[in-house]
Amino acid sequence: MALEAKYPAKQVEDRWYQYWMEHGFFHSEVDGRTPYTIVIPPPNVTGVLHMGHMLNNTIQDVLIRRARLKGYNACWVPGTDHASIATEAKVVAKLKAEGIEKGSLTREQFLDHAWEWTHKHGGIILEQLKKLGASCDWERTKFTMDDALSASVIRVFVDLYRKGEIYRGYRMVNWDPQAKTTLSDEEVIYEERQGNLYYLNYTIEGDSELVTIATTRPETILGDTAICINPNDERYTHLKGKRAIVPICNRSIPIIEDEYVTMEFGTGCLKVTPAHDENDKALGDKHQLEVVDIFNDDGTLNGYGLHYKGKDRFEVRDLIVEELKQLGVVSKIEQHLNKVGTSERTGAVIEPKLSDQWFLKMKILSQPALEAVVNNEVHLVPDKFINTYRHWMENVRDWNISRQLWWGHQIPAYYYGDGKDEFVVAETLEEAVSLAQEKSGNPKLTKANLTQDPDVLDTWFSSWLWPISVFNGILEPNNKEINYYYPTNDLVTAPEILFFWVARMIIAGYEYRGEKPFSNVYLTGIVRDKLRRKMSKSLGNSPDPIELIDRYGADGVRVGMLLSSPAGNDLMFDEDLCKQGSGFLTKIWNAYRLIDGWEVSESQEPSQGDAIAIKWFQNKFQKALQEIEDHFGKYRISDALMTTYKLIWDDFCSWLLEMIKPTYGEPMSKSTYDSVVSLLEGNLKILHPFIPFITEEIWQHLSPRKPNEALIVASWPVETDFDAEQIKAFEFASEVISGIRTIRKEKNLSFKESISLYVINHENASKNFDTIIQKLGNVSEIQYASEKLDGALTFRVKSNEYFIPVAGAIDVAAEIEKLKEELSYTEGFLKSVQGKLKNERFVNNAPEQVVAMERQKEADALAKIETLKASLQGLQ
RNA sequence: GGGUCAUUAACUCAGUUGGUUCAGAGUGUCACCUUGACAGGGUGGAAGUCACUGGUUCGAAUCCAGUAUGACCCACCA
Repeated sequence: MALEAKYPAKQVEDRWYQYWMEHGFFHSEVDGRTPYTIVIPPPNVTGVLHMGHMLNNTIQDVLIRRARLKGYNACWVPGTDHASIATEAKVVAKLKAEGIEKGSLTREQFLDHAWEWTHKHGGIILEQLKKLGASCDWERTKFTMDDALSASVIRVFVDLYRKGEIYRGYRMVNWDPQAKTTLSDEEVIYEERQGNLYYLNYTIEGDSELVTIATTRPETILGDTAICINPNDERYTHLKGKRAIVPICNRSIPIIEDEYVTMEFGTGCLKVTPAHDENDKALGDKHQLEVVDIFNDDGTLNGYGLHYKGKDRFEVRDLIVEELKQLGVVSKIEQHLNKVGTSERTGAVIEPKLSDQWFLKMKILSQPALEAVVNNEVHLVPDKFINTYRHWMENVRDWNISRQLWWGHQIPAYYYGDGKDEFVVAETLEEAVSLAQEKSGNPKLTKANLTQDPDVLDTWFSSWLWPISVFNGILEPNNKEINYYYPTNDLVTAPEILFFWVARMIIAGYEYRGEKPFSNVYLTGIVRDKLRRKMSKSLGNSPDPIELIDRYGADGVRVGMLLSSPAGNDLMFDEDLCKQGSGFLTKIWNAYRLIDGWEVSESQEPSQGDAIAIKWFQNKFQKALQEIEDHFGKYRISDALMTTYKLIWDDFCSWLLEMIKPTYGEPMSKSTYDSVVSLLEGNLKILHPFIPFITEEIWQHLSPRKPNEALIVASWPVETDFDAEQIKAFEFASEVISGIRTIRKEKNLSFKESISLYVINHENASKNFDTIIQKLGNVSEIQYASEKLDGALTFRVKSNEYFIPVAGAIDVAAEIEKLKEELSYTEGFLKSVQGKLKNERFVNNAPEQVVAMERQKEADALAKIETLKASLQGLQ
């Protein structure tokens, strides 16, 4: 049955994915082979696939499929992340839409809703990955809130607490008033915003004098507990030891001195609000100032806000400025650009807030992880990220790991007394009871007396264990899986989460395995549109990946993603790339159709050029194979693809198939056919990691295969030496063919008209390819001549001269012109070469090889000039 | 404010430890061809002062310094 001219991606892809699944080709078990392991960066459980995932997972699949073909025990562990804050925010929003407030639910009720939501949306993104062709071991799918993974998180918390690495502290933290939780420093994004700098007059107590301070946050004056001046500031010497009156609330506050104040900024006079600014907190601690917190958890003002109580902080800002103006307190307002911290998740402006939180000490833990990257034991690709990484690790601060949320791993701390200071940390409630009894000296304490800390842990406190916990390496540190699969090989992820996740995984790896979690980290770039804008929902510039797959086939989209995406560089995505991708599929498909359509005959002798053409492609294939290996070794995946692309399109399709194509209507020799099929099979193998579906389809079409002979589990082509000389000789021949084509074109000689070719063979470069030159140039005969042929069209390749006798018009003048041009060029070239060779310093300093090369060039040029001159003379 | 990286053809990018008088590729573009695999094709062109200015060197896209532009990361100046 004849194949369609268009490759039917849609029908093919689902079928093969099904087939691979049925035969368990994605599944990995511990065995005697060398493992090759990747753990997926777990997407948010309720997320949907976006272009970033497409890029990232395409790369992972390329790596894993390649490893599988190369005979490794390839294991790609998939899974999802519970994404505490993101998921909780979605569930809250969904409930709100149904008229249910989170506050009206108990923790258990809320969690029921959250689980329901998770189960409903949880599988979507993984199903989408299957469409892409991702060959994950689905039997190993994990979720960060699976029982075993949760237990791992709790055990690690308890362990770190007992080691003294985790502590509870009253600190200034980042507060998200919308999500009503704290955030780690990494979850705060600073944005530049145009704001104002307000100059406000405070009166000095018992004096008619005023002091002017500058602030960007006038609403916080109600929380002021001091004014600070620089002790060296002579302008304010007279204020030392005095007190000032806060406008509106008329509180009396001290004027303190500290060199922290920059005299040049504003008025050199600073209002101090220890509850709402980290620096002010430091000042407050130093000078034992009162702390007045004026905000509620949702960012509205509390009782200290007086008549502003209950109003939002930003509304109050405007209102209070009006009131201050009326009171005559505002002396001026300047425009001021400041950096505002916002929540990575909700976008809300972060409020620095003092509260009791759990922290992980980072300084000592991070030491081995820092060294690992600096020493290249964990290799970052591209390595420009090493500096960034080092800088972060050297300045790392303690990690706030508690969140005031319900969705996540609840902190295993149990309070047994009235205060927050009486608590124990334990893996189970039972254990907590006995510990509490011991610690309190009260043997009568029961479960009922214990209250578990309501907070949950930061999401990243579970994902930092991912490469270990997916193999259950925390709970059973010596199980055979963790011992076999860990450390994993490659991690493919976005640089945005280098600190959130990658760095912390390395830390956890050394702490809990004494070993790195992975050897290489491939950092992808951001997928942008062709205007270089980041793809985002709000801009609406992000194509739906699944629609793209429908349109171009998963293989086509994969090629599109990989065509131009060097590690660490942003990818300017354009749908045309997918078009090019699916164009490539069509090309391959049609090459296969051609081969498939050949009539093969046992009795047909191979044509003269067949053997040499096949030999040539074998060499070319080996050369490409070597280049591909080299590219992969450097994680230059788009280069590896491009090398493959050109090998198939140019060398295989445009040259080889044309060389061995039988004359129309004639059958093809069996032996040539077999060779071509075997070459095609080699091509399919190296193509498979990039475009798994079409290659499996063709592979299975070529001959009936048993399941264990599927392409996905075939073996990578064996690397052998290749004959570079033969490749060079072919290049020479291809230049001759080009020469013929150019002349045909210039003189409007149809390909159908055959021609004769005469050669003055100064170098015997391509004689082996003569039959091929004849075929592809439609040359009836090639004759070796010793003298030039008059009245013929000519061209030269290197120092060989070629003549095509053509009846009729030869434009002598044009020929002369052409020759003259070439002569003058060659003479110029010679001059420059000789100039170099005459330069003693060049001859003495340059490496021998380089000098020898120049001498060779000189000789070549001289020979060529002679030929050109002779030709010219002949014409004139 | 500190740091990192980039700047090569219309676009996206290569260019290995300095060594060709054409600085390459893919895409696009132009001309022509094309009814026996493929118009999602073929052939052949055109297209670049390698951001700028200096320096080192026999020789610089490549090394050094500075300038400009852009991107990203980090940082508590109200």
